[in-house]
Amino acid sequence: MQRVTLQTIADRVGVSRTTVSNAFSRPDQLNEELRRRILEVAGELGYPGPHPAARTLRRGRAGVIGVIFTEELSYAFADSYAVGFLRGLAAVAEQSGTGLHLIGWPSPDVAEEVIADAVVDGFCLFSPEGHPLVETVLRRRLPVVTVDYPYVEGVPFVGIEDRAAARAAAEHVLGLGHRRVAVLGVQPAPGRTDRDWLDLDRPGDLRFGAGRARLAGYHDACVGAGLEWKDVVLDRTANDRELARQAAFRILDRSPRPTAILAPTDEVAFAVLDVAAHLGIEVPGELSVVGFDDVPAAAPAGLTTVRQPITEKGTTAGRLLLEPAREPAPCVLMPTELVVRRTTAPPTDAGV
Amino acid sequence: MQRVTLQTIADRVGVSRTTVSNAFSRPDQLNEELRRRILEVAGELGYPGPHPAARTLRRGRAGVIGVIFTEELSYAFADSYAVGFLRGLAAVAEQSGTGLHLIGWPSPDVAEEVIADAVVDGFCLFSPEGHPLVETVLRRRLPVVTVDYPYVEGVPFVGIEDRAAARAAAEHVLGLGHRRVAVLGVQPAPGRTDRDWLDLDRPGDLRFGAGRARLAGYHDACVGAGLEWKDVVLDRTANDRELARQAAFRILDRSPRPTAILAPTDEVAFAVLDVAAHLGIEVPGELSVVGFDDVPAAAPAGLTTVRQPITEKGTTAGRLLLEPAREPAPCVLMPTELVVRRTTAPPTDAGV
DNA sequence: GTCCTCTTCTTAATCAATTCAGAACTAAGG
DNA sequence: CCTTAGTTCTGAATTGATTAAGAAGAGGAC
Repeated sequence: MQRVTLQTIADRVGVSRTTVSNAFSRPDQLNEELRRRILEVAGELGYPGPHPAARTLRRGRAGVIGVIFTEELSYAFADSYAVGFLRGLAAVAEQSGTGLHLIGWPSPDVAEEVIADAVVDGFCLFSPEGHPLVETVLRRRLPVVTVDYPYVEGVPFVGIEDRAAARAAAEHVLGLGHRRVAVLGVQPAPGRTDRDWLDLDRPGDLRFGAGRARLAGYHDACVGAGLEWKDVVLDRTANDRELARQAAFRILDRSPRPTAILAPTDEVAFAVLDVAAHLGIEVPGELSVVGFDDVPAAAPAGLTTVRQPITEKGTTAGRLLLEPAREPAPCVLMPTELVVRRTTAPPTDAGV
Repeated sequence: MQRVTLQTIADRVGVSRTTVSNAFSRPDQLNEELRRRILEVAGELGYPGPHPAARTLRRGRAGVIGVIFTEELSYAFADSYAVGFLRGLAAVAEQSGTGLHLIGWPSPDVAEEVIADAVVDGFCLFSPEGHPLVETVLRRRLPVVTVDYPYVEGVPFVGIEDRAAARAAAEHVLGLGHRRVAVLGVQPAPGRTDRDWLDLDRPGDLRFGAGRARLAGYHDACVGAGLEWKDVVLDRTANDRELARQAAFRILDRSPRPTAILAPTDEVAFAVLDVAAHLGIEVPGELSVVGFDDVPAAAPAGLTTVRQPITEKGTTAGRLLLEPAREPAPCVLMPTELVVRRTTAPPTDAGV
């Protein structure tokens, strides 16, 4: 059986292809009676409607934006921060009838192909740790907005001042009197490890991702408070509950034990709280913990953390993408705020 | 400036359009040296690569599947159950380089248009409460799998036995000795309310959504345990934390207060726990609570609930969609299991 | 020299629509 | 009766690629 197209229907009804097209897309362009007959025949023949790819090709608009992650999609959906961002993005996209095409990161070459083949009107690059495929994305010559990292000259950007925000978090803890402080860095996803990543000789700036920038902020605060950076306990983990647990265990197993831990994300902070509970360490009595992000689960858990406007980041990114491009490319830095809850307190063991 | 297409490059290099196409899509079909020259010229001209819509049109394959929700996307991302499902679906989709096109439900007509215009190879209908646009989706004549509801003859299906699972949950509570039981029904999203929805004369079967089916299961257990259904406290809510809180408050405000509440989703159960804590009602001392789904937050909260394999539902749906269609259309009912944790106990107030 | 095969490239058809300019017809105004 | 405007429909060009079939030339075997 031949495929049913506009032409099939046109032949059957005895009108031109154009008229059938109009019956579907521009009802005002033809007689109501004829239109009814056309739609009726279309129904009889089981016509699936105008072919979306053909339509997109001719119209030059897909009605979809691509959202590109640095991780596997399945991983992104497990991350409250990513999901919260999507929530905001989806909200504005939906209002204009725009769909979301989610693109994950199973492997570099698959991702490259998927990006090249995506039928979209623009891309949102969501990557807390920088994105290796920026080149591939820019080559498509579509509107792009990057979120968090990397900042690319001339490309609209949405992010926060990670370094300053992290510094504020650390200063809060140091201000409470803590001196035995541990810092957890979140490193790029497995397989993309940068060996020099923890080397702070290079300042953590926009190019190195949120993990590095926050680390640099902790560094600023510690040095500012008169601590030697080398005396600060330093460990790294990925933004994964299980790996973070292992790192937390390494830190809490030390002697003397740190009295405060600065976690680069709430997810990592939750892992620290887990392990502390498991080891019978009282929070905040024996241990202060600070997170970062203020994901929805942070408030019920009483976690002291840095709030960033997660959903608003999504709505802002969506607007930058859907609204006509502005010159120069906007670079939006959203506000952050330290939220003090019940996981931080002055150290009880006041000595060094 | 004219748009750069394959033809532009072909003219510039002095070869045919076909050869340029091959340079991008089938490197083995032409001389390596010529290919390098073509790609070089493409780079100079800023060619964005073969046009995805044109490619899709000709090839007849998009490499994307559409996932259709019954709610706004922004709402779906707030729902752990939906996100868990997506996680599973994304996992199998990614393996075959397939993208996900997420389609929400801002309004009926927008959704209809988006479905008609989606450049996809198939649809996954994710709808715990039935889906009003099944017709629109089927009209596209693409592979479809429905998840949870509705079950459509001849269309692959993934779901659970809601009614039986809910019955098991209720029997657990009744078995503990509870007699003053309250039941919460989750109703379709606002604006799609069915007035007769709570009328149990019509059995809650596959056509009426998970909310109805679970309600029917609670009903079965109560009647089976010798309770009069009219003595069971019945209220309804949506699957939304705030609305569920209001419903919980209505129930817990009654006198005599129920000693057990059966919640149709974990989200609703959390709201009940919240309100109970707020009112100083001890769980499980004064009140037993059972949820449904076993979302990730259920275990840390100690919530007794019905576990359904959320992520596995996603992977199963993905496979049914991506693998060649089977005859007859598979209808997969996944196993459920009652998980007893710390929110259920025998009633202390043993009287009626 | 002829035949055959390989590699490399081209020609022309095809995918399924949208859109612009214009034709045919009707009705109203002068 | 002629002009003008409005409605309804058609023809042809256009969107940007892929693909099957075939042509041209080189090289090897006999």
